[in-house]
Amino acid sequence: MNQEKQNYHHGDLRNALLEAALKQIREHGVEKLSLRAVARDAGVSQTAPYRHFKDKNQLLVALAVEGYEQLRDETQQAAQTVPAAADGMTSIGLAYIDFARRNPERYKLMFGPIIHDRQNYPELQESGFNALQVVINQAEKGIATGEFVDQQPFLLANSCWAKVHGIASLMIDGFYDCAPIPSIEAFFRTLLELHLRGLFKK
Amino acid sequence: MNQEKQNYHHGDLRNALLEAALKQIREHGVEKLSLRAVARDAGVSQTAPYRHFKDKNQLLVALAVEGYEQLRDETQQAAQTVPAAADGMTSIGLAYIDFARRNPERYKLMFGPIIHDRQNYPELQESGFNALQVVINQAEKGIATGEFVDQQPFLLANSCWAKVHGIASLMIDGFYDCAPIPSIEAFFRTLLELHLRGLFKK
DNA sequence: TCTAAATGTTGACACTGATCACATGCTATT
DNA sequence: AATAGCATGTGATCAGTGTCAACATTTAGA
Repeated sequence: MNQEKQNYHHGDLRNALLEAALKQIREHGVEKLSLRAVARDAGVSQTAPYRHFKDKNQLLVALAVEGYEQLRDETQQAAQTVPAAADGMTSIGLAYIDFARRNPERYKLMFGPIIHDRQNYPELQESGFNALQVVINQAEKGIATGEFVDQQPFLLANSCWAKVHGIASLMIDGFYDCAPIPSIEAFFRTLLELHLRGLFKK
Repeated sequence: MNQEKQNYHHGDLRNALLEAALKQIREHGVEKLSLRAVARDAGVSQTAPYRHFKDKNQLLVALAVEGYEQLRDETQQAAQTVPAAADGMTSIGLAYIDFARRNPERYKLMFGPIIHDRQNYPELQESGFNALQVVINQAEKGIATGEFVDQQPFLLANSCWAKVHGIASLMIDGFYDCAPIPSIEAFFRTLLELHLRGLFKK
């Protein structure tokens, strides 16, 4: 299957298309992704992608699912490097934000309103929940060690998730670009610590 | 200017286009907004909008700016109804989330990756910061009354903002739709209180 | 009043997502 | 080994889109 010459059959077009699409959104932004451009980039006719994806939306879904899996892996690894549950949660948060920073376009795809009818794609919901599960586990750990308040893990996890997602979104949208922030990393870390400690005095 | 018959000149086409666009995104979602459909809806030729907006993106920007102003007004009003700073912050958060709930498509437009080159539109940044200013003011108030920790108001405000924005985004994206949540309002309120108190025990 | 600017129209171009019938090459059964 | 069937890729085509240039009409200011 590894001849130099182009065969009529590509061999692994599905993956080639996903890679090409990823390259395209990195270079030109996710909102201007064109299925035809993806096909061109993969060196294939404009209708070939339809043999592997029902429509453009389904290609985007596949790309988002990949992203959720990657996000889950990276946050999971971040959690494992730290013993204390609270520090692990911060570590997860920083890894999450770092993922968003390194993959802004894919992040937009995962959480933005680009994919239509999300509820029609169970694999999307599932991989999203798998990523959330890392945070839920960490919340459970923190509750078990007595570090966190005795609330439902799902609730604590959503609190953390919403916070880091909000930070990541605002960052990507450029809300922090022209703000008076000396070190963006320190800024993020402070925001996360603030989330653990709360806003109330004492 | 109020004849029944259609004049050659519309009279207030700019506003009519904005209204039509708002109606369109409410009905069909912001990502499928078509400038031509907007023009049709306003009863005008497909290129007429270009006399009032440089391109489609600029119409979206105008729509987003309107949204930021509305969001600022509603949160400001919510803050004024409550005496204590902390309660006011919760009130702001709930108003923010409520705005997102009532105007999901516009919210996507304001914070999602639909508008290109946000940094090229100073009025967008400005109206966004004006909306944030409400939260900064409330943070200052809370610091002054001694309710909140003695940190920079900008930092506290961003902490709150990120949290509610995260909640609103995840809600709109349907992340809470199939979660085991009895009352969504209570869920939001708990998340906001958790943000004030922090996750740490005691 | 006359002219210039503002506003709306027509027709066109290049591009997109999608579908159709058709061509090609792989693979499994005989 | 031959071939039938199927998965995969192609070309032509359609409707819809953003945008532009050239033209038409109305309004407003000298």
